[in-house]
Amino acid sequence: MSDLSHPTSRVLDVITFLAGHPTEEFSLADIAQQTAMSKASAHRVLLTLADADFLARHAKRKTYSLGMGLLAVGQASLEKYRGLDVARAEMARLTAELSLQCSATALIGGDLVILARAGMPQSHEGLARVGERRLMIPPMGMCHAAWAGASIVEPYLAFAKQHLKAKVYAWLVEALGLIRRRGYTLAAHDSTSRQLQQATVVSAGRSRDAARAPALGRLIGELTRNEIQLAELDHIDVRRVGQIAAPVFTADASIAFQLVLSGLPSTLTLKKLQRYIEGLLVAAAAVTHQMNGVVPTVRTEKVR
Amino acid sequence: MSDLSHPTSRVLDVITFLAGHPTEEFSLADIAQQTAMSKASAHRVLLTLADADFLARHAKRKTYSLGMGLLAVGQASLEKYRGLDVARAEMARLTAELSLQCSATALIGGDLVILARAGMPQSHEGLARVGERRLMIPPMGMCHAAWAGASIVEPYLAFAKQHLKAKVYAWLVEALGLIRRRGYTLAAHDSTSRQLQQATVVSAGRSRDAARAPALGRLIGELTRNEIQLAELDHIDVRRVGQIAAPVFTADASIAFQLVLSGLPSTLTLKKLQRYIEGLLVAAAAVTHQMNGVVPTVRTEKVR
DNA sequence: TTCTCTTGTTTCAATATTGAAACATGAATA
DNA sequence: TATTCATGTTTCAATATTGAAACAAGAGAA
Repeated sequence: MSDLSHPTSRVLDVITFLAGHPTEEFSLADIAQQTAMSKASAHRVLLTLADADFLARHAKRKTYSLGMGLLAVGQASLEKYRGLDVARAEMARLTAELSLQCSATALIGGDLVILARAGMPQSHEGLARVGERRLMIPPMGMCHAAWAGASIVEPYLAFAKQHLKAKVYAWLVEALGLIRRRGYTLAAHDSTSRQLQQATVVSAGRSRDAARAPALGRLIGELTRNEIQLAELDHIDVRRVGQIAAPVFTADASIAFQLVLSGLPSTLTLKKLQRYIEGLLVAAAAVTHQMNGVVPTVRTEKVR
Repeated sequence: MSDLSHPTSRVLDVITFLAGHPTEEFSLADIAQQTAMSKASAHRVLLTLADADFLARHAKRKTYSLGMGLLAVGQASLEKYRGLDVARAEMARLTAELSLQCSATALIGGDLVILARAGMPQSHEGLARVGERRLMIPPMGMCHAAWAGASIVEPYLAFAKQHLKAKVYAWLVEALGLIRRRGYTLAAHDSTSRQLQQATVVSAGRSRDAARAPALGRLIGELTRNEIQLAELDHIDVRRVGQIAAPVFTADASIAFQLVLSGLPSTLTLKKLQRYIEGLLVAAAAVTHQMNGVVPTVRTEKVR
């Protein structure tokens, strides 16, 4: 249960919390509460982080926000994960060309985290802030679930089974194979999935799903087949398509992140959709290639 | 002396060390040594960092490297420090246009850290890796020293006074005013400064300058006037110019980072140099503007 | 293969960190 | 201005973390 370092975790909690709100400043009290530490401990930890410029401390207001130290670490990380720069370029190209939204999402510490986004802020509330964390539960993260290992998929499915209607759950399981086969995700974005996307934003370091669990469970139970996944192109109503996602792979053939196209117009035609999908897949392939990534061979299906 | 959290510092040491070598992997033993922790502690800290995906742990080799968690934090930081994206674009433009090298360097936790670079890898050894940390001592960091507050400048000057020849030190002090007045840095890059640039790379978390201090002191003593700073354009031999740097400012009129142009050809003419300077200053101004930065009013000079 | 040596992992006494509560400070309100 | 309240900072007993050393597990050499 615990060969992990609690003091270390709390440092990461602080960083993670602030990274989830990159443009905001927080007081000691805020951060202490959000990360479930005592004011005294938070104080010392925050001073230490600020001392190293990992956080910026506003001398007057005594508020904390992301510091240049973390910026520097992030830029250094780009040297290792060069693909993300390429992805950002591809995303910019795609969204400019198609006037859609695109985001890159990775599975980090069990949560879905927005690594990058491109495209107009879109009419309704800025849906995806970079740094935002969402719970890895249906209907989010299907693209990750489809290509991730058992350690990811099993809890994902277990949770889904507990809350989804039996038929919808069965479809989810089947959909994972479908996604692997066709190489991308296709889902409707209706009322329930819309609400879920809002409701699953991870705010704190620890408090997490404790209080919201019941409401979440109810919402998930209302998910429809189409929100989980849409079937083959020639079997669906094209106008229902809400988002498309395609995976980017690392050198060890595991999924690095997904590229998600959203904000599809309700005037969508099959032809346009096919063009969007093609564009997304090309972009994802380009990024995978740039990362020396390897597309995994499709695992043996139950469909013999 | 210590209202700081030691456990927190060590976490940052680990991250900082790995960020200094973004593309490499290190064993537990390596990291334990570099950060001066016991294997037992390093073990727990590293497992915790890896558990949160802040580090990537190679399951077989049991090596650690930067993880996607830090990548995500870094991307989130870009939301706050938007200027860096602009800087990267400007740097790319500048270097493509002028076929030089350009890097962006910030003062972080007392060290000079490379945030970004652009331009050809240049003939000799890749001089500036993103993530690399250098000691903030002459002749490096003049641009930061010129615009930083007393808490930065005083130790900088104190150190310089201790090692520099008296005349060179006097020139350094004078140069800070000159730099503020003309708005940019101009320095020769000769034998000594070249060696110093190599020698001041911060490798570890703690070991730092302990062993190398005497050698460093000797080198610094050999610095020449021109390596510290070159005087007004019409008073110098243009071909001696080794690098130019200009500051980018934040909203509170403090320096955020500097843009450094280097790799100037020895065939440099005054006209070309003026064009380079102009280009660099325009880029820096553009970045400052994009960050809502404010150029500080030049402080009262001793020259009345 | 066997041996040697390095590295990763676990243990447990010694010790440094932690958090409740008291205190200090300053902002907002009356 | 005086008062209230929330926030940041410090203190010190209680406690969780730490690191030396022992152990386990491999990699490489003989």
